[in-house]
Amino acid sequence: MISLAEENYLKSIYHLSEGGNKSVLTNELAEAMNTKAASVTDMIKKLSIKEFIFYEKYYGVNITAKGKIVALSVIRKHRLWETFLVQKLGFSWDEVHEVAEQLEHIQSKRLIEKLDEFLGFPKVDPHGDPIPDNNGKIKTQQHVVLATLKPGSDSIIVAVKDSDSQLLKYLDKIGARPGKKIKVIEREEYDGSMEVSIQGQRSFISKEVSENILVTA
Amino acid sequence: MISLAEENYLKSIYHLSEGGNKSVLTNELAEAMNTKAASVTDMIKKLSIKEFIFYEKYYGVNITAKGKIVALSVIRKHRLWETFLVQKLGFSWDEVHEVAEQLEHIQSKRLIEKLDEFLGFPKVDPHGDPIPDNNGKIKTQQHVVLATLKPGSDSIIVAVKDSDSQLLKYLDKIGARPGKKIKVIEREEYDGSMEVSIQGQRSFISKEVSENILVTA
DNA sequence: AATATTTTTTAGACACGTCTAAATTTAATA
DNA sequence: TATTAAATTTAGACGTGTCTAAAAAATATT
Repeated sequence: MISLAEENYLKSIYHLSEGGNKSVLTNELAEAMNTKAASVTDMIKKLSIKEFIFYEKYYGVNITAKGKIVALSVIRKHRLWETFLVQKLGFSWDEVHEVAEQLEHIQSKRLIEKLDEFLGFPKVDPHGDPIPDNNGKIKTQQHVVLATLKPGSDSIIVAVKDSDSQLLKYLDKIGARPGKKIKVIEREEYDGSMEVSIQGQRSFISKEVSENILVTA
Repeated sequence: MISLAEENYLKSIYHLSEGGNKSVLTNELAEAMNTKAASVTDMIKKLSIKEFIFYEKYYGVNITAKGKIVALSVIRKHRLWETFLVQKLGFSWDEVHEVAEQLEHIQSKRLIEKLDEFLGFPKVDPHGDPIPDNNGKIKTQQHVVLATLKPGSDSIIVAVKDSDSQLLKYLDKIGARPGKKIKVIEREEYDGSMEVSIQGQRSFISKEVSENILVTA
């Protein structure tokens, strides 16, 4: 059996490693998990013994295929629940993350299959993030962070960071939702801020905000 | 904060005490919680310090008003989730108990309010058990166990035991669902078994089964 | 290359919830 | 009522996941 804490570590490792493409350092993980480096070391030893990750002392961890399956299953559940909360229960997209953090740990294959069906087999969650399928396959979206676009660029918002409620409220206000067209009007070199137009609505956004919006390449 | 284990103990104490009307003994609780008496003693000390129960050594525990609120909140969540699983996701009533045992611990007031609304503010769950309201008020149904009825008695099934999947499958087969009319045809004195008619369908049921069916008085 | 700094790990501790075995208390029986 | 039996509690332990403080290793700096 896999514990709640283990699931959360694996999910975090998966995200920090960008889907298993790079190794993750102890301090990064400690930061992300809101815990201390010593606790991380303890946990990664356990995950390593169970072969969910490959761990070499002082050199960080890499998620294994076995670990990836667990991580993707948790991510699938998280995103399906977020979709449920928004589409069926009428939550706004900035309210769902924390509840989904709890719901993602419910253990029942049947529940997730039924939920998926009930929602009409959605491909992305309310923030535009792709939902892994039942076999742990995930469509890696061809995207780019808005911050890197040059003035004049036209593109479509694909996804936004889901975990920051403040940010989501703000994005909602300026109309920045997945699927919307966005055009970069101007970009200040010294602080990376930019003026954008989203369906005719102009807004000035900071570099930080522009780094949390993913758009088509 | 209240832990998952504490919530489960309080729920069990509430049920075993029949809503707080009698005290619960250590061994009863150990049996119900599938644990050892020593573990129960440890836990009831904690619950007692937190004033969820009143505990006198060697004489069992009584749930306090404060404890009842917690227990009823968990029961409310459990029954709303069961209703959701059956009505919205198409689970059969014998499949929902275990999943609801997990879902009942999700912490989010808003979630439960929204779920309640989504389900159309149901008054009973799929097994006929009443759903406590938001303030912890529960309609104590005026019912009686089928086993006590005399031959010739006519009544309506109000509720059935929800936690035994085997039993529920069987009840489903003989058509014993809440709302259905049931008539006692005959009753064997020596083993308490009876012949009943549920909407014209005759069945012989054991004493054990008849003790898990509640009917109108 | 030697020293200083940062990162990571180890050692030892603690809260939670559980356990077994032994001691204590209550209830039952002779 | 004295003894036996049953129920309950205490004592001491363990696994999980966390922590702080100290030690060790890797990296950066002079």
